[in-house]
Amino acid sequence: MASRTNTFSGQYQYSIDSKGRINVPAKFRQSLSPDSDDTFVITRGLDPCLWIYPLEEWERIEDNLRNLSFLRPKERQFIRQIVRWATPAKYDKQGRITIPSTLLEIADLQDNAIIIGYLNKIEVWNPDNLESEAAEVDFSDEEYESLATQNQIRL
Amino acid sequence: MASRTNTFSGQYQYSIDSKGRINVPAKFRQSLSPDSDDTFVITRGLDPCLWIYPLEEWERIEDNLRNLSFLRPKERQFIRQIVRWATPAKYDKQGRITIPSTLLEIADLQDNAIIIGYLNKIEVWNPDNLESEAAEVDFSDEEYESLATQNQIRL
DNA sequence: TATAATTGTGGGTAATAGTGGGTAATTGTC
DNA sequence: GACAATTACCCACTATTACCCACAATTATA
Repeated sequence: MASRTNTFSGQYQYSIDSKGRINVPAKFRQSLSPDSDDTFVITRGLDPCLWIYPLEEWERIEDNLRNLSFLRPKERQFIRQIVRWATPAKYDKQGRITIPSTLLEIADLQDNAIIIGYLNKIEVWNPDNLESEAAEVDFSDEEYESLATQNQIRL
Repeated sequence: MASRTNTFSGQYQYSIDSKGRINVPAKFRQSLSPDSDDTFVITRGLDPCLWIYPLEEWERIEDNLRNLSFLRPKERQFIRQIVRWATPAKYDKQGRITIPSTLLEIADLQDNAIIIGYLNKIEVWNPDNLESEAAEVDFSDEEYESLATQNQIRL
């Protein structure tokens, strides 16, 4: 059974300085790299944001990718699209991380960012993009009701 | 259990100079030749790119090839197709490698290249070719969703 | 409420990473 | 053996990153 130690939630806003550094919420630091060597993995999210995984969580994903066959073009491509954005990183003495410029562009990050705890990972959003994504959602929609029901989500 | 020391990920862009030299990402150098003699193996990829293996990883592949029978024409051919592109190489004092002209042509490499960490190896791509390959991928595609589901890849 | 500890932000400097080119050594060819 | 072509080795320069220190703001503690 999966342990519940590394679960993230909550939302925080931080500035991104001229060197591409952003603070990690103090509450997340322990869960993000429990093994005290301060390492974790930043990568591209499926939505227009970044995802940050604890190292062991990312290794779990990599292990599954290794089971795919390198002989099938589709599977090679699938692996590549996931792995090529993943960058191991550490925080500095102040608990900040430096986000690679490639990833800054991809997530459209400039001066500020919103950090969201998202169960097994952390999300980093451009505040505007997060808002517009949220605006698309309509929770009165039947689609959402059925999603909740099917998955027995009783709020 | 396989060790996790030699796992590659992330994407970097570098120039290829007039001598066919290209830089190896500093983050990869240690994993690429842990035994401090700076040796590794460059070869042709199955996609239109080059693959670079740590020496021991390549030796593992060679060991498997040795188990094939030299008596069967098909197997002789199979071995030949894999082995004949593999070139041992070292980096220079600055951490660059000189790519043989044959392999430069095969991977269609000119002025710039993108280097991708790909689990047990490194890929070297012509930026344009990589982009067109990537354009084929759509993670909302049913094919990819089923790939992820079947292999229990939970991002 | 005062004080101490932690958290978040900014910036300077040293070290490392990346790029280009010259020259010597090696290789292959005639 | 002489020559050209290629490769290996060395040095120099620039850009980027890592590391360090300082300080304000917030939170915890007495």
